[in-house]
Amino acid sequence: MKGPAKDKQPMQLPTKTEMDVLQVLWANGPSTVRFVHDLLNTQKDTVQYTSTLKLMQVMTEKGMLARDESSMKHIYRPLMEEEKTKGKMLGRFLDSMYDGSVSNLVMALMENEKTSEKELQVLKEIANKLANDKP
Amino acid sequence: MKGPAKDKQPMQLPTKTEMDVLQVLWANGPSTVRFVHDLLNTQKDTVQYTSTLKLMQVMTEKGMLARDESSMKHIYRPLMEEEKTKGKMLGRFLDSMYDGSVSNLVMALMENEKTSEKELQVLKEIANKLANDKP
DNA sequence: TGGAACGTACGTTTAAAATCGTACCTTGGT
DNA sequence: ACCAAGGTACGATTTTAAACGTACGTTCCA
Repeated sequence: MKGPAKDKQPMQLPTKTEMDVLQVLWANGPSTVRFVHDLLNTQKDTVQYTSTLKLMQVMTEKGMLARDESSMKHIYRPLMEEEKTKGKMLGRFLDSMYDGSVSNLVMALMENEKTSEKELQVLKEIANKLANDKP
Repeated sequence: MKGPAKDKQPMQLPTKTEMDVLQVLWANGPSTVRFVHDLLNTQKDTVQYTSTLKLMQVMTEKGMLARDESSMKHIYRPLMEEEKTKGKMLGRFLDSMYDGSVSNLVMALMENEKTSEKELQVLKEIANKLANDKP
């Protein structure tokens, strides 16, 4: 006989829209669909409420979210840790885009686009601070 | 009347697999499908040759690649600039993941995961160099 | 006390990404 | 001359993300 289905998949990474939902939950704590939806659709490209609902339900099935159904208005909370998840996403991005090289990435950050002078300043400070603090 | 269809779309960003192809072309110059395919399928998750072929044909339709058909073995070359494309991708990633904050990203780079000691060193150097070089 | 207002459930649809298989062309070697 | 090896063309399929619409349940207040 077969035991209870063990759906302990390696916990896939979130897609773009899923990440948007997670960001809201991480930033604001456990929330209702309504809250997330409204926050995500203040202006542009608004989307139907049920789309957000469905998305969050699917995410729950995937094991990304959990929900408290005790009240009528279900409360969703993230099951993925923010730091850990973002770390993985960053790693993947790094590999795919900059051959896994952090310095290549930072190079790009500095040479290209929208990195402000202030950002550069911060970059430098952080780098120095870290070089000193760490044994 | 309507003029000839102007399919001058804003040049969409590449998907994950499309990016893989572009990376090969950027790194090695104009190449055949065979070359790209072999390079991309040295080991794991290998994929059928025709899949790569089709992918690159679609990319050509999208205007991401151009090809020289004079020879029997078509030579594909990227129509998107590496720096520019990566810059856009980075910007999108930054917005979606770190609220557009470069310092947040660098923070994450340093605190998390696989950034090696050497990387940190490089980070610091780059930061300093840039602070000096730039007026 | 009844009906807006607000929720959830869920099957379906749309669109795109990704992969594959089969048919067909070209060329070099024997 | 022929055929195997290695290309390309292209329709078709599979998979996944993303978004809807409809049905239905609960609440609350005029």
